[in-house]
Amino acid sequence: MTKTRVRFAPSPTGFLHIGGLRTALYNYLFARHTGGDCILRIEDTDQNREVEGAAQNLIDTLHYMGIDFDESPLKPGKHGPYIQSERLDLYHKYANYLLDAGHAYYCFCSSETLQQMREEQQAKGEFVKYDRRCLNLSTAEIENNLAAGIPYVIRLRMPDDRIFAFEDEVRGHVEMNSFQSDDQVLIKSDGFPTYHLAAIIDDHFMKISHVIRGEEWLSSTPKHIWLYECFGWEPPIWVHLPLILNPDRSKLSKRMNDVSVESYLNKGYLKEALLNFVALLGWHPADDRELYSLDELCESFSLERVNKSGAVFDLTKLDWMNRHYLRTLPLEVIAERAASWFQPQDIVDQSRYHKIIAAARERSTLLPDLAEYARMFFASDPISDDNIEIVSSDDSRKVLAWFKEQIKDISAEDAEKILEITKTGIKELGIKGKAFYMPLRIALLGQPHGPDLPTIISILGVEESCRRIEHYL
RNA sequence: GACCCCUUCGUCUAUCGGUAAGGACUCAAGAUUUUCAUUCUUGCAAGAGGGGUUCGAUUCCCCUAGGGGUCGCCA
Repeated sequence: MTKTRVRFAPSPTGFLHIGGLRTALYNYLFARHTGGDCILRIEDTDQNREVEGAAQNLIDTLHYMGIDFDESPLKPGKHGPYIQSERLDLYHKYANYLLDAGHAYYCFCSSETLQQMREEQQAKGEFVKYDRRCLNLSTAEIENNLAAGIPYVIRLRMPDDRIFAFEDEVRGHVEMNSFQSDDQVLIKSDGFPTYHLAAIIDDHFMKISHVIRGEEWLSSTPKHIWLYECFGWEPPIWVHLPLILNPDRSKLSKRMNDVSVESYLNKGYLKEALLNFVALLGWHPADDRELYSLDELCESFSLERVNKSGAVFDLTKLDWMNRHYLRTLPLEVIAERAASWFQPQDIVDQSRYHKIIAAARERSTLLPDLAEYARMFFASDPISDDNIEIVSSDDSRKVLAWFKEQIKDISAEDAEKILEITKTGIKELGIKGKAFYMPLRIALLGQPHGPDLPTIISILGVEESCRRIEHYL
């Protein structure tokens, strides 16, 4: 079998979104799993929608996520260029071939004409498609129009009544009648190709073996197959992925959701969680395993286990996964990624900062939660009246005074000693554990919840601990 | 509207004709814990409907319904 080659081919019209990430990921996983190549191709054929800097942003985000390509605009291979706007000559060459072979024709209809035509068809309840009024233009007419500089497009001439059948790796046998397929525009009036022409030509010359893309492309596949036939090329294996859905089960969209990968990263989701989560949206291993690193995914992934039906993008499970990775990734990694949410002065003392992260990660979902949790160690937020009441009772003061005396000369790192002190404290003062810990926690942290005492003191240090206690004496 | 795709707990899913339909998230209850968080246990919760085929269907076929996608000089 020849080497598998797949591609992720986004158009630079905005940020990478969740659906794009999943498509890129599956392409990547399939390539890695089969020892093939994964290619990144930029499809910038729509001059109007192109967003400045979007291509670079896409590349950066993908790279950050750990999805790397064997060939890309930044890492050209033998089949470049990898940006479609740099391949215009190629598209024209093959458009001309189609024209000569009678598989394509010039169309001089203006957009107004087209719009009117569609409205009429719609009014009559007809299937809306190009009525081919330019199909039978004489050579002379075409020459004249061309000479007169009338804007034109080149359309593909679809067969009239033909069943296009193909085997889709995830959907199995699919059939569609060509009368549903419009005479697709191949070359636009600005001279740029449409997706349909450019992708087929590129996929062929880049030797793509599997086209792995979203289900929204399923219905245009007959056009693509026809194009392959016209050129006499071998089509790739088709793989149409189920869509990722909004909670209302419509196609995941910006309108309803935040869908850019960057926005999730900015909210403090970890790439490991995002990748793991998105991998499971449409693919599932044979067993019950749910936690996968990128490498493990590469090992386990297979097209056979890709699902057919769409999957709702559900934040609660993503949150759970993020909590998992927040707790299990190396501490230094979490500390580093969380740093931007902290005040610069708060992370100067790295050892202390790490202790704080260690305590906070057990109780957080997102990266910024870490900083929020850490406030108790830095800031002096106002204390609630209830808490002041608790901490200023006579009994509480007794605890505070006694405890301060006990710890003032010990090492903040001596957890065992601190534990021992608390035990004797409860015994000596003859009180319940709660009456012992509550006032201490309020005095030390400003509120009754938080890590265990040894951890608090280790973070605060003996001096600061005593100072905070004294405040309430 | 036409065509195509899809249909198991609220969500992600397992099941390759024979299961008490399993797991995970969420939620609830309980246990553990000085608090918070963790952890553990238990529980709630599903085969869209109707026909077939079969000794036996969630699984295969058909119909219906529902949902989605596509119908651009956007990808």
